[in-house]
Amino acid sequence: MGVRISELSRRSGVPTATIKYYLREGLLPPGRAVAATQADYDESHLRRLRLVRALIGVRGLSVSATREVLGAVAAHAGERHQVLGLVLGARPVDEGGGRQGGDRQGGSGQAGGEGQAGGEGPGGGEGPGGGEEQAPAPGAAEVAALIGELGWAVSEHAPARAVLGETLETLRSLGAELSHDVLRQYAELAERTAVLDLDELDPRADPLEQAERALLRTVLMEPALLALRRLAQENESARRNA
Amino acid sequence: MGVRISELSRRSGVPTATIKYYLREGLLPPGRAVAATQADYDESHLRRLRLVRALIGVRGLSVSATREVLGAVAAHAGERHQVLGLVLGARPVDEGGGRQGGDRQGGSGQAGGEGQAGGEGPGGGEGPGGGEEQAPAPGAAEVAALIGELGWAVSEHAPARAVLGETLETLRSLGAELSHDVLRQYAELAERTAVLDLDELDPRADPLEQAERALLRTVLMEPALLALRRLAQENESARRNA
DNA sequence: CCACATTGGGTAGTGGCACTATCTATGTTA
DNA sequence: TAACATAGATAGTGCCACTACCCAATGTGG
Repeated sequence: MGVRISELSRRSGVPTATIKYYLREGLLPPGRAVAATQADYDESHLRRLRLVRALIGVRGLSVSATREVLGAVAAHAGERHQVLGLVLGARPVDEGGGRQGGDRQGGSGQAGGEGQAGGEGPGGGEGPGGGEEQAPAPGAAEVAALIGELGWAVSEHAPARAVLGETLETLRSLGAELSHDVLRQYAELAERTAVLDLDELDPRADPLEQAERALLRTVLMEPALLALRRLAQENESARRNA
Repeated sequence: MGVRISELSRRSGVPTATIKYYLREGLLPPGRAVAATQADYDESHLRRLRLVRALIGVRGLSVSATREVLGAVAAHAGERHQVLGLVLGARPVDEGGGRQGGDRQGGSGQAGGEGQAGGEGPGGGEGPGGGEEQAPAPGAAEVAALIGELGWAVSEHAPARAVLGETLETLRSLGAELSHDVLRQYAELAERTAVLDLDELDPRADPLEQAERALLRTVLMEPALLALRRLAQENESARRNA
């Protein structure tokens, strides 16, 4: 019924040392300890291992982000409400500067307290005087407005809100601000994409397995969507300058 | 006319040591050397510096990926054909395994030669015959078919092709294969997104500046698009289980 | 029953990366 | 001229994803 770690390694292509590392990091549940130096791993471990590899290698998540995502999925696996988008911060939620990319990075905090430049740019106009230190959230208001306008029901503290707000804010500070109207159009396209995403989630047997599938379709799909967009951009660009 | 490095640092919020590092790495063009220990930096340097910070900090690109993207933009800045999507691999194009995420990562290549597990999965049925050791590209055929079907005009060796193919292949190997039809629907949404992207590119004065703006709108926009999708997913999920 | 490769578990080491600190020989400026 | 800032070069830091080693306990074959 169970295989040993070396078999798991051979079947997945992942070195045993790395598997042990993932075990230690909690990305993989421990095998059934049949003895002090023997543990059994089953198909679910293999599946999980491949999933982990894909999240880390293909999507580029960090080990800690992967652990969080996996944990969140497990926690919500049983719920009728498959709020996957909610948990998939896919980005270390570190309060404060909100640094780093969806994958990893690291870097010790920003520079000083000033955080990411951003404001103070050309137009300026940002906090006139009291920047204070309690900056609530960059661009949060605009995001909230958008969500309200579209009538979306999303958690007040969904990480994606912050990511979106921060990005819009940065775009603005660099003089490439998006008009509210254009932003809404992007949001509508995102809405259609989400519909597609969820259509593909057929109710399967095992809830955990289904949750993992959903994870695949959402997180792992991200590089593919970005790639599609780049291809589409190239095509559109060619069309316009035909 | 020019400011010194400390001024650049103060205006951007980036420590001088880091600016020097970027200079060394070629992310920032050197200032006009007015003396052995004095160089002048102008507005373009400040703009570039902020752009770099955004690409690295918000989008999460690695320094080397940033350098490549910037270089590609500069190279194509003058061309009538703003093929930005083409150059924006946003992913180290390392032939072979195609590892790592859009940002960084690193990791020494995969494990052994076996590469990323992948095949051998459940269904299997991949390559009709050959396979051999000269694997041309995973999922390349499917991607080519899609592109042909949509009538897109994209370069034969656009990095995005490989990224897409690899992701689809991984999805397949994990048992979450996308039907060709669904994939096409995603592609159509990507097409609309691309139209929006390009609509926003107004012809500005300086070609380099315009190229940088385009970069902002394409690369920097990525986290925002993914965030929008996650929010939309949450909303859609809530709607369905209302 | 026993040599012996394998395992689980733990600890230390490696290489890459994005910075960051220091140092020196200038240069500027009060 | 003295205090102070630079450019440029080199070394160091902290984090991360692994990877190598070590050890005692096993299971396995002969």
